[in-house]
Formats: sequence, C-alpha cells, structure tokens
Amino acid sequence: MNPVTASAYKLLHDGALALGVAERRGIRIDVGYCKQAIQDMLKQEQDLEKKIFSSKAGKYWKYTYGANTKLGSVDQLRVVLKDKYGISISGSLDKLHLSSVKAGIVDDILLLRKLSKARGTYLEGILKSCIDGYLHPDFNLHTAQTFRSSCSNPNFQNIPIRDPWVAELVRKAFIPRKGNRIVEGDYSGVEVRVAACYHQDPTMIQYLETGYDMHSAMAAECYMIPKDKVSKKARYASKNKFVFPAFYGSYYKQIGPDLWNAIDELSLEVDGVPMKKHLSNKLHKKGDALFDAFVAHIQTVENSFWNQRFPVYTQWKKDWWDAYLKKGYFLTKTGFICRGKMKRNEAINYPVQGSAFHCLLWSFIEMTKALKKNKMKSVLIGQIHDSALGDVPEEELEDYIALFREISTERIRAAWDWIILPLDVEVEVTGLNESWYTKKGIAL
DNA sequence: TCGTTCACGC
DNA sequence: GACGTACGTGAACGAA
Repeated sequence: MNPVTASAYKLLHDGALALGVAERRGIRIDVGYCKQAIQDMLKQEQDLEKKIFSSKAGKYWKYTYGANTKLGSVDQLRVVLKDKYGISISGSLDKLHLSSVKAGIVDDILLLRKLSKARGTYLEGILKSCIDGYLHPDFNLHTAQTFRSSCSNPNFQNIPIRDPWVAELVRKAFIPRKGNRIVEGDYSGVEVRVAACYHQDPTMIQYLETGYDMHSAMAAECYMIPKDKVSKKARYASKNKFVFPAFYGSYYKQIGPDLWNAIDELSLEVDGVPMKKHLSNKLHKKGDALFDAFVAHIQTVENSFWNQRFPVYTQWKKDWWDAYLKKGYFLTKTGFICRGKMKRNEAINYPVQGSAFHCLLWSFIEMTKALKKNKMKSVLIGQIHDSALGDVPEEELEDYIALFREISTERIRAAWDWIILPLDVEVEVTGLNESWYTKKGIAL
C-alpha cells in the first residue's frame, strides 16, 4: 500500500509529526506501584509453583525433567497430562483448550501463565522502557500492511482490559500528571461505519443513523430468545463471537462453536433457565446432536444476515473482490493504493481497517494542532487504533472534551466528504490523579 | 538465531 | 456447491 494522493501523503507526514509530539510528552508511570506489584506477584507465582510441585502431577513433572523442569513448557505439560492423567492432547494447549481439561494441575498452570504474563510482558516491560517516570512508546505508521499504526517499546496498544483482575494489576501503573485526569476518546464502531461508506448498504446505514442495536438483535437470533430478554452478557457474546467475526469474513463453522462455547464461559441464561437447556427446548435435541443443531441454526442465521439483512453489502463484497482480481489493485477512501497478492478477506478488510484508523489519525493531528493553537496545557499521550488518550488538567477538562468531540465527529466530515454517516465518540475519564484503571464513561 | 506457541489488544 | 475471520507486539521455549 502506498499513498497516491497529496492528501494521503500529508496524512502520514503530519501523522508522524503529531505522534512524535505525543511520544516526546510521554505517559506518566507510577514506578513505585510497579516495583511493589512485581514483588507481590513474584511471591504469588512462587507460592503457586510450590503448590504445583507438592501435587502428585507436579512431583512427577519434577521427577521426569529434573533441573530442566519448566512449568512454561507445553511439551512437558503434554507429557505430564498423558502419563499422570491419561489425557492425550495432540493439538494446542492454549487457554481455550486447557480450560475444558479435567486435571487438577491445569487451573494452576493457567493462573501461573496469567500472572507471569501480567508481570513479565507488562509491568516489567513498562519499567524496562520507563525513563524518569515517563514511558515513550514508539508509534509507527510504516509497519502495518493495512496502514493502521503499530506500537512498540513497549506496545501501548495491547494493555489488558478484558480480564478485570489483570486489567487492575497492569492499568494501575498508568497515571496522569499531577492535577490531571487521563481522558480517552473512543470512536464507536468506526470500522462498521467506514465499511458502510464503502458498500453503502441502505439497511446498515439506517441502523447506524438511528442507533439500532444490531448486537442485541443478533443475540436474539443466535440464541433464539425474544429481543427484550437479551442480557448484557448475551449481547457481548453476539458482538464478539458473531457480528465482528462475520464482518471480518468468518463463517458459521467457526462462529457456531464459538457462540456455543461462550454459553459456558459467560454462564448465559434466559429468565433463569440455563441457555443450553433453553436451546434444547427450542431445537428439540440433546447432547452432541444439540451442538450440531445449534451450528446448523447459526448457518441459517448467517445466511439471513448476509442475504436478507444486508444484500447490498454482500453484493459490494463480490464486486470489490472481482474488481481487484481484474485490476490487481484497489484504492482506499483515504487515498492509498493497495497492490500485491491478497486473499479475498484481506482485499475486503484492508481498505476498511486502514481508513477507519485514518479517521483517528486525522483527529489526532487536528487535536494536536488545536491544543497548541489554544495554548492549552492538555497533552495527547497515545493512541490505540480508534481511540486517543489525553493527559488533561482539571480546569481544561470540559474544553478538551468539547474540542475532541467537535474535531472527531464534525470537522472530520467537513474535511472528508466520503464519510456519509454520522460518526460518534465515547469519552472515558479517570478520577483526578487516579490511574487508567479508574476510567469511566461520562454522561453526555 | 529463528520459528513456533502462547497471550494480550483493536 | 465450496469456501471461509482482519491487523499488530512481546516473551518463553526449543531446535538449529
């Protein structure tokens, strides 16, 4: 991919400069917290190791491998599971596959992995790159195939958030400057909106303009429940296991089992009835046959999703792919050309993912300029694909938020007329002088 | 040193 | 009718 218009080149040029400003400002780190937390976690890990080695399986592990014993070795774990529990696993021993294994040792191994990840990759990684209490990650615009950004030393774009326990351990390390709050402005569903700018499916546009809750609607269809019975957790499963994967090109053979597994992971229920029991009543099947029937049901939901709900979107995907096969390249809305050998899903996803990030990048550039022009003390400190983080003095809080909203939803549409739908941002704010972990959404 | 596997994010 | 998830970084492990 290369910029082929003057404005595309300028976007990268100005983007590199704006990100450079943020890199030099840096993110404030609670170094004392990090050091203490690392010590505490090391202690927990040692206790856990002791516990493991006092179990029968742990003793066998040590006996077999002696000084070469490594609890992080999947090869060794595989042998112990087979010899000590008679459980033979040929494939992956990752979290997903291990969590269903009924062997006493696996829960402790998974907990140990989680702790050492949080300590090693994150807290120790932060201290490794921290200079005088500030972190200055590298934000790159020249590495990702899609012309998204990437980030390293350390990677500020994959800090834990989904597991609340790990999120707390790690995010407490990130703090605002004295008298400030961290303010995170996040585009809502920007990839879905940018995709709609390409395919212009009228149903999708209507959904986005009216605030129709597609995730809930699809939860209702997937789990065969009335719309008003869709719980938050069912909506979450629908969003992350059906809607997003479907937009990325996944299909029922992958999506069906994922939605099925989510039932137990999230303990889904309908009116107090366990979800699998509910589905059994609906599909008139039990056991393995119920699973097969559920996957088949998801196949029909998927067909209806693409062919009944979004036929224009579906046709666009065909046309876009055919045009790429014919020409050997395609152009993005933000003025880049993509050439080279691509698979179907890549050719369809790259322009969307790239242009969606470019919306954030444009806003980041304009925000950087506006803060300087207005002589504000607020500083931008980082960016995570569809969100921008500021370190904002209490007295500038309202102005900063208003400015960010205006730039990222109004000014951008005046600058880029290809954006044919409203954009929306959510703003989250930490407590005064409090860590990133305390961020909360604010009412409009 | 390098490829693979794991784990974390959007 | 077959086909079929996108983009990243970092650490540990283990073979070369």
